Amino acid sequence: MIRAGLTAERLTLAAAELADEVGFENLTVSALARRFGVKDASLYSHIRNARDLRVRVATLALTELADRAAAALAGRAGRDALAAFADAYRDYAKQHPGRYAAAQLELDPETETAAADAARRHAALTRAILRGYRLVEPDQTDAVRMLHSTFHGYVCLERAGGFRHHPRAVDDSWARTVDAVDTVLRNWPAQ
Amino acid sequence: MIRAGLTAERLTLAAAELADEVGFENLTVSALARRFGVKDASLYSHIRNARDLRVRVATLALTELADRAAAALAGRAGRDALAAFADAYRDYAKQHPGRYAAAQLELDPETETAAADAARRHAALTRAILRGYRLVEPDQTDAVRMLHSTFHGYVCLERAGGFRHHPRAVDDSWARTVDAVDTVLRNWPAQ
DNA sequence: GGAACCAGCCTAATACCTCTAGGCAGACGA
DNA sequence: TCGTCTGCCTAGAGGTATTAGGCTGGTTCC
Repeated sequence: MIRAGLTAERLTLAAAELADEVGFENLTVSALARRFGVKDASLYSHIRNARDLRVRVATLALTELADRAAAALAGRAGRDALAAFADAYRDYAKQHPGRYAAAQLELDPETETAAADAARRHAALTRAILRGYRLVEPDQTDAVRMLHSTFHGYVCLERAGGFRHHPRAVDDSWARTVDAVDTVLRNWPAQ
Repeated sequence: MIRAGLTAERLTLAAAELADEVGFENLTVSALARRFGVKDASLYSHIRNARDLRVRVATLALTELADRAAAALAGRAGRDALAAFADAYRDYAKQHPGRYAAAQLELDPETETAAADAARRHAALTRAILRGYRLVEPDQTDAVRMLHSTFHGYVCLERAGGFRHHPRAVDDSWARTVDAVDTVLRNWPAQ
């Protein structure tokens, strides 16, 4: 019998690709086993269960997202950094819709520490952008939350088709949205 | 045999309640049938399939959301209207997490017209808020998209636990986020 | 009052997915 | 060369989605 050479890592990567193709909600253990030409039960030596598989994909996505954000921010500051970060974020979501959806999985920081670490790293990068805007706590945290909300909300609504009812180009609205975030960070309202 | 008195409307309402209790992703035809004490197959006289059930819940949610938004906006303008709208939005998401998740379902405007109508109504209300800020096209559309993205993103991340890593009160950040949106609408960046 | 109809629920059956228990065979260290 | 361990298997239980077809009690209409 020729072995498929399964490992948790290979399974996770294949699951991420599968999720990008068919949607994260259609990522199943069965479909993944089919892709490797093995029986469903074989996967359970490498992953604990279906939830575990999804968490692994989420962790991968959060890590990749943080990597891209880090690369985008390298050598940039202020408005430039913000725009590069924003585009990296949105591009990733467009290229990897399944992984991006995975990143929105509700995670338990207690047990799913690897995912929590990646999320923390991403948050730290967001905070780095704000250095150029000279915001101090608690404004900085509020701004991080607003910035992340706006970017996430945009790609989320775009993906769900929320912007299809109007002819205005989605890319143009995105550019203006990033502009708007820059504007508000430079004029952050006083308490 | 005592009949359960099923109708599509009763099923939809019960499904919405069920989704609020157990989460939209755990809304199943089986669980709904169990709640009415009937067999799964019995529901298929009233709903087409599981997808149809979910779309019905999404339509209900979008309608309720538009109703709440309309009530919040009545007699208000400018910053006041924005804050009332924002709070109505977030409160609905907190009270009805399952329905709110349903509202994010990817809908096909061609076939799922009732849901599309509700979404359009909600968008029109958002646009009404912007009248106080005197934005003209295409800025208005860009602003609608940004505003909706920010609010949706915030409740989405809050629900997924994205703000749990930091002690800053989530309600306070929310208030500042609404402030920030008001600020940017008043200082909308020129092209 | 009875016939015919229909709405509302049922049983039965298929198919897919998740997950556990236990088995076998090839690779690999002693 | 002999365990042993890893990696995959078979078997099977249990949940969900969905279709086909059947029974029954209430309604309608002569």
